[in-house]
Amino acid sequence: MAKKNRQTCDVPDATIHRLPLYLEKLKMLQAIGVEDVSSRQLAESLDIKASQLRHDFHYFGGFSRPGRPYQVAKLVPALEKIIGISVPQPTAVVGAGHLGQALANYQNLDLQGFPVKGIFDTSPELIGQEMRGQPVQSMDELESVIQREGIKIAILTVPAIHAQAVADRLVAAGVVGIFNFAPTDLKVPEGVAVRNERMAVGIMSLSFKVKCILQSQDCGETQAEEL
Amino acid sequence: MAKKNRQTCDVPDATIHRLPLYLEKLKMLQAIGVEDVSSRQLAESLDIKASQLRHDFHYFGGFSRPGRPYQVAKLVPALEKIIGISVPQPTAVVGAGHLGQALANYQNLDLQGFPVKGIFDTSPELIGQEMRGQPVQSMDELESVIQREGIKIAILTVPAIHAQAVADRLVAAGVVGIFNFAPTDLKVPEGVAVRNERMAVGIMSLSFKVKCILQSQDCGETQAEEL
DNA sequence: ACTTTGCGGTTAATTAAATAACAGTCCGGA
DNA sequence: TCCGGACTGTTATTTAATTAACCGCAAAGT
Repeated sequence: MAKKNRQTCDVPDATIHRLPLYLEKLKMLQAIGVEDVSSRQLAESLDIKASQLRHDFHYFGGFSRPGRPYQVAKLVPALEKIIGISVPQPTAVVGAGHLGQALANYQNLDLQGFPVKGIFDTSPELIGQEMRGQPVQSMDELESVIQREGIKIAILTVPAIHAQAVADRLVAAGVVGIFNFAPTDLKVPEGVAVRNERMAVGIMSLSFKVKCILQSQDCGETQAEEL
Repeated sequence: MAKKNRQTCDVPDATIHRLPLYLEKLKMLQAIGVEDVSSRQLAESLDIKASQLRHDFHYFGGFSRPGRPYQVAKLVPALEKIIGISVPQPTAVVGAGHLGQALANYQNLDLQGFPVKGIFDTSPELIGQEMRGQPVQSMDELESVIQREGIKIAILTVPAIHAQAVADRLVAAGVVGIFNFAPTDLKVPEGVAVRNERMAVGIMSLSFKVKCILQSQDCGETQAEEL
């Protein structure tokens, strides 16, 4: 019992990042009426090893009666609870530029448990404009809306220069998780989680691989490209 | 010599993902006039260990005269070459919805070596509309533009249902790297790199950590929350 | 009732990544 | 000229993640 009671937080990042993939696939299976799924089936459809999937689930324990495959209908809510979206997480989008608009309009956010309860910007042209039925609000409203709606997660899409200042305000207002799209490292106090989504990193690592592919193709043709 | 000549492609993913961070920080240092930087300084500013940075660089070798710190002016182009952006990589954005627009307008793409040379969509309302000085083009033009511009990298922001079909066309037209924002796993032939940028994964793993933080705070207050 | 098959939980082995330790180079100053 | 300090490139060690192996259970068929 003491074992079970341990914090579920000392889980490897690699595992955490796979949980959403499991959930997504399971929801898809659920949608097409699949009731049971074995670790092998699920793993293969995600291009990972079954043992890894079971190992991941083992951190949380008890998803199936022993000897029987997983029941989709039980696994989905279990994962949702683990991830923290059994109850919808009200979310704020700060920065209503192109990216902010894209995210605010991204319907899946709602569907996946992150209803957008506030969109903020400084630009007078944007304030008042409607997105997904909600007006863009002035930054002046930031703190009051966060507190009124109990927002714990914010998506940050402001210019890099303002990112830190806005992050500070968010934290002060009670936000505990920041999904940062600004190309800046945020300094936040202990007890606040930041996830940086840096486009540049993504496209550059892709570029590296593309370069490798093209080079190996060249070598295949000319066999001995210089150095 | 044979050692040096080895493909630079058997480099751990973890290292590849750090290269853009190194480059970004170095460019920043360059901008403020810093000429030399030691592995320790650079590593500390990125919150990693100096030995890891040197270890990463060691895959590519020869960035400094031994015993002397790195010269920013030499390291920047060296990294750019490794990443594959010494020469700008013309890039296509396929799907001109909100996200596609955000990316097409994202000025940093150009600055970081990925000039957008084609924006495509199916929607008649969008076709012809200008973004960053370029008209959104019909999907009919896709293949011809890719070939004319020599585009090897494409950013995919179409709805999930169409993602695979579009990816197939891209590959057939000569694209070697796909930056996929659609929440779908793409099947591509050998010799094509895909990087999935899945927002849902990002925000859900953030949510997991937020949940953990909130729980531990609750425990701190009430000390013995049930179970 | 019994055996066979397939399943997940769990632990062990293997592989990969991060970190530390070391050897050799360069420069500045006594 | 020689020494001390700072630095990188490289190798060894430690740590973490992945993969494989095993065990006991449950259902289906005989």
